[in-house]
Amino acid sequence: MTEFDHPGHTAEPRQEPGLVAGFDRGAAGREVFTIRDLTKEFEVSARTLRFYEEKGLLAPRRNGEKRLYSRRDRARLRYVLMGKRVGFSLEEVREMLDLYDLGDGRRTQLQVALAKFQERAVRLEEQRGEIDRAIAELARASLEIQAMLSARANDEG
Amino acid sequence: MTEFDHPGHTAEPRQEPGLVAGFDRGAAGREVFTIRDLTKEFEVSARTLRFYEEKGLLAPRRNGEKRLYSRRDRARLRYVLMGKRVGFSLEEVREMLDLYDLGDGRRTQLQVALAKFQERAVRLEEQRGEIDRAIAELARASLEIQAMLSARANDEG
DNA sequence: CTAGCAGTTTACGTAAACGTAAAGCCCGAA
DNA sequence: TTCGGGCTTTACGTTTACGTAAACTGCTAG
Repeated sequence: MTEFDHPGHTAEPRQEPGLVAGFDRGAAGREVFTIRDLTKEFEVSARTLRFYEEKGLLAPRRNGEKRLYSRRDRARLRYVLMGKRVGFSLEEVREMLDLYDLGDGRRTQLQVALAKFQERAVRLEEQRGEIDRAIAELARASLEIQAMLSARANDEG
Repeated sequence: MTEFDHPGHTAEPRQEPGLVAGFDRGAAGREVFTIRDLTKEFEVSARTLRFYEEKGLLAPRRNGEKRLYSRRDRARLRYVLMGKRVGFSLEEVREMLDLYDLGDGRRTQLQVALAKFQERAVRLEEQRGEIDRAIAELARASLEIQAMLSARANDEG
């Protein structure tokens, strides 16, 4: 269990925002956010946000000591969380974000991201295959056990 | 990635033995095995076997310093590896093996194992659901990106 | 006798994503 | 003024399943 665990709130049916926020509905047109704002909006801990910053995923400005997150930071966070949901490591996400920052008109980066997404989808389908095989193996084992049980049902009662 | 990674040999089509070995075809009716025998037969490292012993999963006898594995040890190893494949932790496997060792006619243990197997299968199906959702999310994101790309295809030329 | 190989033990290292103190700063309320 | 929050930093702890290095013993071939 790593990739698809959401330790906190056990997968509630929250609307998971896409890459592009329609018109930022939700946090009505704010320009700047505190760490609390983001922890509440995205249900992540403050520790997590600082950790992401430490890893180069976010880079909020400061008001003295306090962190001030821009809408860009917020969009990046959204991207990070989406990446996590689909099984990218934070490192992979960071690479994509870094690429995006390089500029180049964004065309190349979009294509790179697209390719990564599709690779990831392939990998996920493989994982699904492995899970299917595991389920099948469990079913076989269960049958074996049931057979053993019914074999003993006679000579034991 | 944890549960379904087979770092070594990348999922070759080897025949994965069930819980009960038909008539021990393979290692023709041997009674005792060296650590090398088992590493080759099951494609695990010697380190792994010692680690499993350290964790109470195996308990081979000794010939001086050297480990001597019985057929029972070998069957337990088979069980451990099967358990791993379907996503049990070594700790969970150990608990099941310990239960089995308690005796009690084995009926209860078989039922316990059966229950755990079925729970595990349910959990695996949940994971598969999460993977399906992740795949869908990737597909959506890919579409978004393609849209952005084709939107830029014009004004960039 | 000497390599060399197989085996052993002990014990630290690794990866991932944070959790959890510990300790201190700053601000508003009572 | 003191207390409680909320924020900050630093840094060690957690989990799982081994990998890997170091240092030693014992056996066999040459």
